[in-house]
Amino acid sequence: MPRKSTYDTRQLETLRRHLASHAGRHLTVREIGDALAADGAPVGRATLYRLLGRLVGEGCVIRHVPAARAAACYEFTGPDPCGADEEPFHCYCESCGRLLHLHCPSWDRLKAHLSRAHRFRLDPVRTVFYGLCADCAPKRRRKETRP
Amino acid sequence: MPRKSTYDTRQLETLRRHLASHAGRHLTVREIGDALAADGAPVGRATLYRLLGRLVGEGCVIRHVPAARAAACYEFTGPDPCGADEEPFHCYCESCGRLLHLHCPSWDRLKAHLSRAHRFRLDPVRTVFYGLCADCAPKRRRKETRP
DNA sequence: TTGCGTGCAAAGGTTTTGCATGGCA
DNA sequence: TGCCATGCAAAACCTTTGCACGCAA
Repeated sequence: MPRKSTYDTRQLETLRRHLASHAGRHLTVREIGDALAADGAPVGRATLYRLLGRLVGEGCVIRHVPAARAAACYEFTGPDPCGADEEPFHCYCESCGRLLHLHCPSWDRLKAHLSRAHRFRLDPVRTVFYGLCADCAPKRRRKETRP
Repeated sequence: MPRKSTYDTRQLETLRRHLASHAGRHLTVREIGDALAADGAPVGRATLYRLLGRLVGEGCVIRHVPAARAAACYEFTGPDPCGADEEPFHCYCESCGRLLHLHCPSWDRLKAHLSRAHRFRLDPVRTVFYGLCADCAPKRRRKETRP
């Protein structure tokens, strides 16, 4: 029996609206919780984790883990990210911690190449490029050294 | 004064040998610790973290964080990955959990493109492509469903 | 001998889980 | 009314840090 098994609760709707109004930004669970509480519609942290996990499973939210001990970042991508012709790819700056969204035709070509030549089906919403952004790259030409 | 500031300790040598003998595999800190203890050369977990962090900084070990609460995976790549003309890139299969090493000229072209067109300096040892490998892609055409 | 390296334990953070209660259908 | 969802608190987990001791140089 294909039970939907999801209720339309106030918390879910609140989270959906907040994510949609912040599309293109990556937010931590703490940031989301604080923002919702400030808006007068608080949602418990455990509930946020459960709802976000469900939305990730539905494919309309991506989860990005910047580092081991750091908090995961969630980002709204829309109800059907796979249908878009030109989706952005994500670049995470290891210096300032920003998550950049870049649009480029090379992205689609890379996915096609990986699929054809290497038989690897790339997951575009989970793959993140690590490196240094334009602002931080000039400052860190060499490996950081402890004084 | 360019002090080396690294002692050649038994723990460092033990870890280096273990990683080298398991090149191409990604190991968690717990797995490494258990294996070393079973071999009769135990190394404390805190020391493992410190040593691995140093090796990552030296560039001969990569660190990969598969998920939020999951343990980070470490993998030996060689003493000088940056010197090689054609370094491998890493593809993590979300289904079977294997970390594939692929060699491809497109990799260098992608790095050059990101640098020139987007001014993003890609970190090759930290970037991992997520997706499905050749073995798992045919089995998982659609999203997984909980029975 | 000097000072870094090590190990134990505790802290620090995020994420998950148990259980009683509340709200959707 | 039935059952899922919520929220609080506590647990579980990985990782880092403080401090005393040991060992390399």
